[in-house]
Amino acid sequence: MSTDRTGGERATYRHGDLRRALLAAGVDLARVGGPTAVVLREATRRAGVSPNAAYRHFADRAALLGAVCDAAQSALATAIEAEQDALPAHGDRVRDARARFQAVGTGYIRFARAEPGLFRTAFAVPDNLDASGSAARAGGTGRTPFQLLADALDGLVEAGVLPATRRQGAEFLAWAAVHGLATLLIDGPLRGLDNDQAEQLSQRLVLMVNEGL
Amino acid sequence: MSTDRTGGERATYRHGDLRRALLAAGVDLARVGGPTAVVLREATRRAGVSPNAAYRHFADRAALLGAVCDAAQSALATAIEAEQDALPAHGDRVRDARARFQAVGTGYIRFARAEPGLFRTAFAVPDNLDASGSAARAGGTGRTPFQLLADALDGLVEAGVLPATRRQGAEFLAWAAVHGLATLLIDGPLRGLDNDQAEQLSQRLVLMVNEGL
DNA sequence: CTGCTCTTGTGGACGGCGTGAACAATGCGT
DNA sequence: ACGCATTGTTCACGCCGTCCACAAGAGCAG
Repeated sequence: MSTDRTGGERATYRHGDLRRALLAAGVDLARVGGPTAVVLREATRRAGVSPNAAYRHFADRAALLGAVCDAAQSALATAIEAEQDALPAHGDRVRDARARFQAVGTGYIRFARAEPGLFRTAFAVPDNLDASGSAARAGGTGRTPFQLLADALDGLVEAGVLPATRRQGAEFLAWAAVHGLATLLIDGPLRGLDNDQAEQLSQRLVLMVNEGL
Repeated sequence: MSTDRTGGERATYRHGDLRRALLAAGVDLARVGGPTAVVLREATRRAGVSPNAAYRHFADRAALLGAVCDAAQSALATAIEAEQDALPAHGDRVRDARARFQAVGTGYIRFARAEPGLFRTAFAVPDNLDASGSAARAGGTGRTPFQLLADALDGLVEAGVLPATRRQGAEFLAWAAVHGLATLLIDGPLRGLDNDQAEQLSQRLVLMVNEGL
């Protein structure tokens, strides 16, 4: 243990794990204030280091924000996985496939409401299809939110619920609906709905998607 | 005409219509760079005025951004109205109601792709249900985007397409889906889709909503 | 152990931002 | 014509991201 820290003061000249510390600080900032709150100088302050030290580990503020964004996506993936893991897994195949699919949506929306700052940050950096599958954004099972959704849709096809002809592009329709509701609930006019109303609306939305895909 | 402006220099001490000038500058900035680009100092620069002059017309940057946001919402409403006006209006009632409903969605998404900066700005300020109906956000017919959607849904009910029992809350489901797809298309993984693909996906989404509501 | 070099953190500086306070020019009502 | 409320200016502050030159330590070669 070379980074002997007593009281918050740093004994060694080197920090030891500054990159991780900055990232952690960034995530904390994002949690509280969303993407705009991840401020380089504040992150360094929390790490007990001078502002410019950050530039040894991140090219600029955007790079730090990007790393925080990946972490947020990863947290989202973990939340979805947890939702799926909590499912009683012994019904018939059709029922199970549907449940796993729904769990993606409800996990997504619950995460958005539970961690709005992190959720907003997860989508603060314009991404492309490659980034949507980046390992840095994965949860415990190594799958990103996007991939978890794709898996669930594949499950629907295998169970015969979703015609294979409609499978292509279905992730975008489902994603759009769920993501849209999430943003309406945290930043839009639906902010301030209580938990029951939000849950009910999410339920309805997921059913709508299931019905209309 | 007391504000005699020759060449860009201001002849009179007073500007004449600074508020409008700042708002116009703000809208321009938003159009190009989205909400974060509407910078108070830059707006005053474009209006040919010192930075603090803005504070005579807007409480702070947030107030200016709010005004720009309202303008953007208004532009969105106008785009939707234009989409609806372009509809051939002589089919049967069911067909017409469906078409008017679809036009809301396609107008919404087309606007998002045509004016991404403005679109992002339109939703940059967390709003509530009151703000969604504010007159400042209305288009030519005096209706906000949200109200246009509600009208279209009412039309579906009247035409017997949508059961009245499912009418309540339907605007949020439809809005969520359309808004979600719009954001996916301009900031998300679907950025870079060409026009045909985007149109096709929008079409599918609106059908999905129609089907599943 | 000595000394060199690469890495990582520091200090100072610059320009840009939002914003507050004091001041000045102006146009309007009396 | 005068006084006053309005509107624009100037100066100043603290915050931000970022560049540059420098220093402190770590690790390796001899």
